[in-house]
Amino acid sequence: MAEILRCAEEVIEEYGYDQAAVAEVAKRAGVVEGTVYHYFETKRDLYIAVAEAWYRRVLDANQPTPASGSLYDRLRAAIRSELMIICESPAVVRFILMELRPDPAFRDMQIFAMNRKLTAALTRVLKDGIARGELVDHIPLRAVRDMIFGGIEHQTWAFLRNEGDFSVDDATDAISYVIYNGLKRRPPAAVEHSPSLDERVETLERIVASSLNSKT
Amino acid sequence: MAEILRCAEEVIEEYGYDQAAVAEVAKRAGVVEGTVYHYFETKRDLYIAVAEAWYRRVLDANQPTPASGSLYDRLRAAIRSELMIICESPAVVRFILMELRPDPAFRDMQIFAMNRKLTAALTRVLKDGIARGELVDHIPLRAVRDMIFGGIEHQTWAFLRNEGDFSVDDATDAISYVIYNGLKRRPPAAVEHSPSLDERVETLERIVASSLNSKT
Amino acid sequence: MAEILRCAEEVIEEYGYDQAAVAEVAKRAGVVEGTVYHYFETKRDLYIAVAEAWYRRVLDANQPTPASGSLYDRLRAAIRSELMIICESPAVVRFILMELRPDPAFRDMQIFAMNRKLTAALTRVLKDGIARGELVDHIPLRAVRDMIFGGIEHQTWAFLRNEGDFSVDDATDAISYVIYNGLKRRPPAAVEHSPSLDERVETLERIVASSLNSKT
Amino acid sequence: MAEILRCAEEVIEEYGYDQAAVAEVAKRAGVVEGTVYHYFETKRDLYIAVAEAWYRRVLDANQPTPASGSLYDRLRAAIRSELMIICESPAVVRFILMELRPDPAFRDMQIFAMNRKLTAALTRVLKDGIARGELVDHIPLRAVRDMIFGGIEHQTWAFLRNEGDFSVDDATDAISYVIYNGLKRRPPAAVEHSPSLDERVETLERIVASSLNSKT
DNA sequence: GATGAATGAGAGTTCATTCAT
DNA sequence: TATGAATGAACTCTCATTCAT
Repeated sequence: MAEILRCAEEVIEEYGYDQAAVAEVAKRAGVVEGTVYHYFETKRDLYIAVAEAWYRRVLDANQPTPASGSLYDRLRAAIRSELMIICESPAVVRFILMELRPDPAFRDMQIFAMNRKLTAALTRVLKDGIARGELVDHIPLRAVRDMIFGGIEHQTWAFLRNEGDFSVDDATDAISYVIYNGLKRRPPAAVEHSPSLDERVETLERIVASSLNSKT
Repeated sequence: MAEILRCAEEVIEEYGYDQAAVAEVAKRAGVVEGTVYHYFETKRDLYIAVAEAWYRRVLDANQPTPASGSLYDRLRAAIRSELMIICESPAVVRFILMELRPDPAFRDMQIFAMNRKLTAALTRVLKDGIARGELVDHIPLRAVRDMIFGGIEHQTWAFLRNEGDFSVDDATDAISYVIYNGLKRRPPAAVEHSPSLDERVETLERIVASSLNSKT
Repeated sequence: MAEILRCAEEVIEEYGYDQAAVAEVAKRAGVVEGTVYHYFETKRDLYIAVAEAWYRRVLDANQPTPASGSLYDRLRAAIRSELMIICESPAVVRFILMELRPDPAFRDMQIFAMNRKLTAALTRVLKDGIARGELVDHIPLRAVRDMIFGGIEHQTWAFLRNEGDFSVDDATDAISYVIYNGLKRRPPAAVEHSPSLDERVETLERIVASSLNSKT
Repeated sequence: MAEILRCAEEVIEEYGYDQAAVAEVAKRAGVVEGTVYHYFETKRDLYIAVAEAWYRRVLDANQPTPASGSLYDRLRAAIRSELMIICESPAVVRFILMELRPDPAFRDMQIFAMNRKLTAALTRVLKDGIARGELVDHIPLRAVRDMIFGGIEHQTWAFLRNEGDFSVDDATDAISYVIYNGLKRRPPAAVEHSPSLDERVETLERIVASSLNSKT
């Protein structure tokens, strides 16, 4: 049975859930299709079990992000961790997101709790940052998580399709930088549109800087 | 034929490309499958035609983002525009991204050029911001676009699946805010220590003074 | 209509009768399928017309084998003529043989008479040879024709499939030689099994010959 | 499964490979199409299996042509053997010749070896005859085989279509006679003038005489 | 004469699932 | 506990043919 799960994971990563044929799983596991259905009622159940096993493994291996250190470092660590996980098994994650999450019963599934635990680190860091006043509180956490996940996913696809290279660290850097700075609390003027004194000085500085550059 | 295209778009939005059976399209259009194949050589070709028609419609309707105004406003307008478009037909966008883009011949397809035109606004704003020094230049544009698109997509799915509410304006606000501030150029110390107004004015005075000196 | 016939011939030669789609013919002729059916009741009728036109052309172009000269030369000329014709349009010939000939009405078709005319040369030469006593009369003409046609066809396939090279002249030589000598009348002993004096001498000759060869 | 193979053979013999629908096979075997695809990946694979089973059966049943006896008898036996085989299952043979042989991988298929074994007898007899000098060596073996096969095939078709009668023995006689005599080595003058017994004995005497001289 | 849209039957193939053993 | 044969519905695609205009 463990073998079936192992092969099923292999197959879903290669083909995606829709194209992941039970027959292929059986063949690789060296059993017949009937055997798979002996253990799992449906194809869906099989892959739920795969996802659960995967989560269990990942949760065990994943040491929690340190609660100390600068907020930026902690955020970066959390994002890096997510990225590595998704990057390793994007099809499983996608299966959960696309096939399981819409299920009305999703919130009652083990997977839901496990998924929570996995994303908890990131959520905690963000909430903590907001609580301490280091991050703004007017952006819905959900939107932030979507940008992070969505950004990771899009980059992962391209990578899986051999379009361009992909570095976990570069991706982590880019996402962490944008999210952290994007959420960092600053004098409210930062986003106002009649320039504040600060902004006016900033503009000045830029001009001077570029002016100096052009002279050399 | 227009009817077939209309129904095909309906079907792909409901089921996604993989599950969008030609039989269903035919049924809705009130014709037999053979008729669909009379007009379109393959299922893929049918949906390429759908995508092209959709793009054409969207490009016509979409008034260009204003080139003037603050960078933030322009970025926000571009993001809003993308968001509304994707939000209306996420399956078509996903079809292009997942089925067409990996095709080696993608760059020679009409769709490629159309897609370019549509995403050009956003790219232009970002490049402009970088050129003017208002945005940092060390984050790959591709990563930024992935965060925006990915973020939009993730929010869109949830909405389509009737999970929670969704407001185009709220989503636009959240994404725009994070991206703009996340990319905004600031004194390098930004993360560690931000120089006081006093310090900055002092620096300015020194520079201006020396600048004047060098002119004599 | 002439254009349709021209294209139909092209198509049948490329794909064979079964795979020769009416749509493809229409496309090449620059008309729609309906137009083809305007002129020809069925696909079969279309290709019968093709075959008839082809026969007419071939019969016109094909100057009759000379009635003079040695029997061998005349036979060779007839075979060469057949070979060249089949070789040029094997699919049309095959269509007639496989689709038309089994038809109970075949003998009433124009094609039947035309086909007769075309194979008449060969038949005439053979009959003539038999009548003059130069060829044996105990082999059914039909069997001989089958060997010639079958042999030509088999060689033609291989050629069309790019298996090995093919020379019309070599094929003509081989077939003509075997058929002529195979049918040539000789002292009845030739095919008996207790060796005749002739055969015994022949054997002797061969042995002496090979013995001489081995000495050099 | 054996039943499926049996019915498939039946169907291909009735319709030929192209028209041999899997649905028809399934119907006759009393199963659904899916069942056929449970055992055979594709229609082609199904008929390859049919061909292999058929070859196996034929090879078992076919006692080898005797290596002794006159060349004519051996050739006749080989031809008769081929004729009977093709005559029983011409569609299978045609399938191999037309669908399988052009496949670049043909030479690696089981069928290739089996086919070899079956045609080996004929080839061996011909080569042997050539080696012993009883048959001429200037006609390509391939051309000879094509005449034999092609001739058999043409006669077979006609028979299967109930055109005229057909006797295995008559066909064997005709083909064997023509091929044997057609290839039989004779004094080069054969076609123009055949030396009399007197002339030949004279020649022999001269040779023997000089041969004796050279030995002293 | 010619169009071209539409048909309908059938092809090969896939696959989750069932069930007697 | 496991087998593996069998199912049946769905899928993409093909094509000869029809018919109102």
